Amino acid sequence: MSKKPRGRPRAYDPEVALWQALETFWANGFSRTSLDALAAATGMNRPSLYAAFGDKKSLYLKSFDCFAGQLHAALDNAAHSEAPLEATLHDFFRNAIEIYMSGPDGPRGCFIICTAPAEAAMDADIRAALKAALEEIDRGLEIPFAKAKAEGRLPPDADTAALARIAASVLHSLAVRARAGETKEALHALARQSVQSLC
Amino acid sequence: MSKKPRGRPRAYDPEVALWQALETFWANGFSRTSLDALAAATGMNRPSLYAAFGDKKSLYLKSFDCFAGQLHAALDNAAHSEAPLEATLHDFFRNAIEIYMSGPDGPRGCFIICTAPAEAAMDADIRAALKAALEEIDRGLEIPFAKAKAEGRLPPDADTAALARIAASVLHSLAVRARAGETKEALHALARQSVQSLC
DNA sequence: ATGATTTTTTGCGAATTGGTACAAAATGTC
DNA sequence: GACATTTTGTACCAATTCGCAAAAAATCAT
Repeated sequence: MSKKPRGRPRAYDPEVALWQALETFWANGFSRTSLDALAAATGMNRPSLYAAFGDKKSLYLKSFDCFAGQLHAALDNAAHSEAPLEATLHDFFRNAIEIYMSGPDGPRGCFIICTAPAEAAMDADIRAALKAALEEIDRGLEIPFAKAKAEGRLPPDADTAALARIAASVLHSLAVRARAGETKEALHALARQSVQSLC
Repeated sequence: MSKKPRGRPRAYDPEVALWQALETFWANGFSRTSLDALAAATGMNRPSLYAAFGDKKSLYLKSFDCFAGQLHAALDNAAHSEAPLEATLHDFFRNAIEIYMSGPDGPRGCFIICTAPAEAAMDADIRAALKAALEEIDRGLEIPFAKAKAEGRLPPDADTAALARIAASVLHSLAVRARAGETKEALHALARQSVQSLC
């Protein structure tokens, strides 16, 4: 454990600074976020930002991974749920909606779905990160379906991968709808009806 | 019909210039697209661009409306289809996938879903345009479901509005997935399975 | 204390941004 | 041909962009 790094101590906590940068990208998207805005949000100045996280895109990708970590935890939670399939999915969606509707300046939707696609067409790195995140959602959501099928709570010929991809699609849509300003009630209704339709 | 506008004739066709601007925004998103790029794409110079379409955001919103017009036509087509519900939906998705996978520099997904959300959180005008477009999709897709229900091809207690919103969610997801680089086959499979699940 | 080491701070700089003023060019009208 | 009218082209502006160099500050080791 490095206790005394020997030089001038850092004036910031890398973890909270990264989260503050993430919030800035989340609200404004990648291209619209300037290094000045990131410096203001983190309380760091540009050279320190650069030294700590590399250039702007590198910082965005680190923020992306940070958010993807949260997503991974939520999927893991759903995968290990002991509750029946419907309840598991519903909890998962409810948690997602809670995050999508949060934010100091109004609903922000999903960091990944709402900020990465704009850049993905012309930026291969961001496209690859987006693709990997989508695949993780698809794979993560399949587990609860597969468990339900194994327990006989779904027809034996149910295509769990396909059901998971449809559930993931609803998640993507919830992300966009939240950012567009749909009400929380409308989002919950969509989640409820899609769960009903899939189980 | 104004035949002779009296001054120096325009060197561009406003309709094709608008479409060229749309293509530039489509590939790069709003914030990453510069006026120089728009001028190069349209073959106009900046002052002419400005005179013809107003400032950058105004041009983006006009491009948005242009794309929304195409979307409206596709929805209208689905609404007036004489084919059974499954075929109508499948044709609609197939057409969407064709557009999402097109593009000179690789798949671009949907102009609306892939470029507007990034700006929507901080820009009320773009958010409103996005919201309106999402609502039009929801409402447009409900018509085929309602017709099927009226013809007894769906259970009498089917919630057609809910089914339409789920179908719309799959459309949104197809847009993002295409831009992330999923294969055309994977997109068609998702479309097919969702139609199967909804009908 | 002195020096090594790491971070912060200040300030720069080359490039790009969105937007505009103004003159030159191309047309119709008289 | 002379003039009014509209668009184009050149040039410019102030502001912002990302990135970095170099000095100043804060700590540890000796």
